[in-house]
Amino acid sequence: MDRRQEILEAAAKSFSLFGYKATTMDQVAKIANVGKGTIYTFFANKEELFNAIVLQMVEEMRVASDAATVEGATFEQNAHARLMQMLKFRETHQLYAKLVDEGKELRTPAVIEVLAEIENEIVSYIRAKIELAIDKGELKPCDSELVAYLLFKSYMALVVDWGKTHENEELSEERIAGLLRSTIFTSLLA
Amino acid sequence: MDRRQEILEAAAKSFSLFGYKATTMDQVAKIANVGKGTIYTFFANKEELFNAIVLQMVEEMRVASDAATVEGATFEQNAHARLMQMLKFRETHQLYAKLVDEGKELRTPAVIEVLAEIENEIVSYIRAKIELAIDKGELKPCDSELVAYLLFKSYMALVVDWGKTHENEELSEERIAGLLRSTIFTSLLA
DNA sequence: TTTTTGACCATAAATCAATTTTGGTCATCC
DNA sequence: GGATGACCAAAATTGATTTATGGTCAAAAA
Repeated sequence: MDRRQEILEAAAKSFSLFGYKATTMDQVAKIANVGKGTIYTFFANKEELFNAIVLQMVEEMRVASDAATVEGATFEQNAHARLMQMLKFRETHQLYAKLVDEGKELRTPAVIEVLAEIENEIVSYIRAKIELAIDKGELKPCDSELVAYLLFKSYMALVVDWGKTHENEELSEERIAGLLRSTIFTSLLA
Repeated sequence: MDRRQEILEAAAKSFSLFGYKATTMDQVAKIANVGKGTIYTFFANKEELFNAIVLQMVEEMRVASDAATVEGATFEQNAHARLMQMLKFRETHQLYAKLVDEGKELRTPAVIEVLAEIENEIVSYIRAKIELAIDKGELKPCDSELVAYLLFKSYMALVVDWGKTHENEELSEERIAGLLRSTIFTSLLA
């Protein structure tokens, strides 16, 4: 059996179940059926092990997001589907949800750091899609970095933040799509 | 001398200097040259006193924002000027800045609550301006509640959040204005 | 030799009792 | 009869003590 793989699986399970802070290296070793020292032959420290797990998750999320795209659909349709998919992943995926919670409640620095990296990753991903669409002539040239950032922040605001200030009155997906169609998306078209 | 006014001024000073939690009623009484009991003849408790101070500040901010508008300028120009003014107020005004910091660092519930109310107030203010512009035929009809929310969140993202993930690389006001002109603002025009 | 291991250590975190502070009250005083 | 500050219960702080944890390394296993 691949010891490194065993450790990764054990760590993924523990981080997903208990979060970063409440996961101890002893615990990971026990779950992986491995001596604690063994972990340190593969990963320099707890944080590196954590980063490896999160990297896996980001890859999963990229796959899930790509799977939400429809060949031949407009940029708007696919961008919407992908962003909604990633935000759903954010609150559905056990590890991601746990980390968001831990970042907010405990403010574990390693978690806050990693969450920021994930968001950077998402924005870069969106940006790449925008540049692709520009190259295909579907969108007109724009400040892709800022537009990607604005799109991500807009979706976060409408899907995640809105509910926090407007007691349990979540915005319907159609209302969100309608708003963004009539503001940002339309003006991006070539 | 108006005792109520003395108390308000003392409280404003103390909240601005030390924040909500670190301001004690004894301290306010001392600054106001008043017995502690006197405060409670005007304000039911510390939180109500706090709310009164914050209400004053919101009014100040509204005045400052209105002062940033230019008669005869376009909706976009005035909206931009007003939003930038409010965000500047947010980090310039001693009390507001203190509260933002205390909300983030100490998570004092009363402070978090009040910050949410302030943001609601700002969004309502923006919304009213949008509806005015629609009535004047300058903007086409839209979901003013959501558009106001989106505008506020976009400015917060670009002015406040961006700097946090992009080390001290603050966005230039021109780049922000350019982005929003070419996305949201243009599509709102009648 | 090379890899794995868990007892071991320094440090960080959790506990908890004692102490101090603070929001709010109310009998007294001016 | 409005203002006051000594007073109180409850909450927060402190600090000494205990416990838990990340990381190491000499020794065992492979």
